[in-house]
Amino acid sequence: MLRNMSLRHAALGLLVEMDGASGYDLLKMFEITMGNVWQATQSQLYGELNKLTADGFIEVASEGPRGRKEYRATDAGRAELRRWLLDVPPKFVRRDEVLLRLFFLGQVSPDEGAAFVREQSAALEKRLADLGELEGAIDWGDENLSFYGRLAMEYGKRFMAMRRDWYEWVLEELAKRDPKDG
Amino acid sequence: MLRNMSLRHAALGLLVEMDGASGYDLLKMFEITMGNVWQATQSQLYGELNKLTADGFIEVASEGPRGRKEYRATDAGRAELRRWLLDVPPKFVRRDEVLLRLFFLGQVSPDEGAAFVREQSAALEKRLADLGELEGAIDWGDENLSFYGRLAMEYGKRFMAMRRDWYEWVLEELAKRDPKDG
DNA sequence: AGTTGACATGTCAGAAGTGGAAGGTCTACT
DNA sequence: AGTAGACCTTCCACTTCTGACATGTCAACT
Repeated sequence: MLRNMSLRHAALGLLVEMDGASGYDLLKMFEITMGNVWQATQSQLYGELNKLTADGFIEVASEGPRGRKEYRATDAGRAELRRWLLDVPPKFVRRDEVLLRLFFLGQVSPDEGAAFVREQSAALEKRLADLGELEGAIDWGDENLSFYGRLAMEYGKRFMAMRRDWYEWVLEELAKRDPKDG
Repeated sequence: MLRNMSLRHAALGLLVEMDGASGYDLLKMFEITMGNVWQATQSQLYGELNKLTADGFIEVASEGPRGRKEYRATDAGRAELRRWLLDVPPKFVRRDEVLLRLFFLGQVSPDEGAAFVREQSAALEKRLADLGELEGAIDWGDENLSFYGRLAMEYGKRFMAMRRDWYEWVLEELAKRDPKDG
């Protein structure tokens, strides 16, 4: 049975990079470094950490105050990460809710439809601007997570710009199809 | 409780557009028209059709051979689709397995990492070419699904091209960081 | 008459993901 | 001494999704 279990590898990978962290640390790391790549809820993460421990991929290195458990990747865990990186083909899950809506946009009036598209475009423009600010505020070091984090951020920027441009193009197509003054 | 349940609306939307179809028909429609927007497994779809029926959003219009049930959207269903399109804010689920891997690419050797990126880039190039062929082969009419399907396909093309370009950029960044001959 | 293959639906176990409640500890400030 | 707030983990109920397996009909071909 070939399963994917990406959260598992996301957690494992972060642990390897961080060289020791608690669930709490990881949760924040998820938010900070991989916010637009992968999300994890608290219940999912803690559960996965227990499973990873049971499978011998990570271990509790030490216990701190407040019940804190500092996890560390084992050799088996590092090997598993490598295996996943190189030998498991990535799975594309294409699920885009906005695009899904677009498919059925013919069900509302042209004006309502165009308004929807304009809204999405504007939302992207805004997020793009926010991202630009954020980028300027970050001190990009040369550690792995920073380096790859910067690549991911560039991806995010290009992705948003591409969608914004596509939305604008869609508006033109909509206008062509339903000319206000024919 | 605000749930999203996009599969439900994808099915409902397709039914509205198609004006009557069986689960089997829908399954194929999903593949053909929304392959790179939303995927549905057979078990999920049939289950959802039953739930939609129970909720009064669709109904069995007629039964054909081989137990075929031809579904049709009800007025309540059409209203629900409209509501979802206009009033339910789209949810962004950002989960990109390829990007996730990129994050941990520092764990393998520079050569292995570059090879991975090049592979992904080439795969996209290929898919882009396939899509181009497919596009030429389709007879794009003016019905809703065709019109919006064409928009979605353009999205797919731009998305792939954007990723391919980004991968190439990543390769340059990787080379800068680990110069072969320094 | 037999077989292949498209048509058509249903069910089930288990994995993955969501959202929230609950319970507790330590630090710093008032 | 009190309390707010950050820190930290566990558990639970529920929904969604996946991947099989099971079951059968009908049309076309050999």
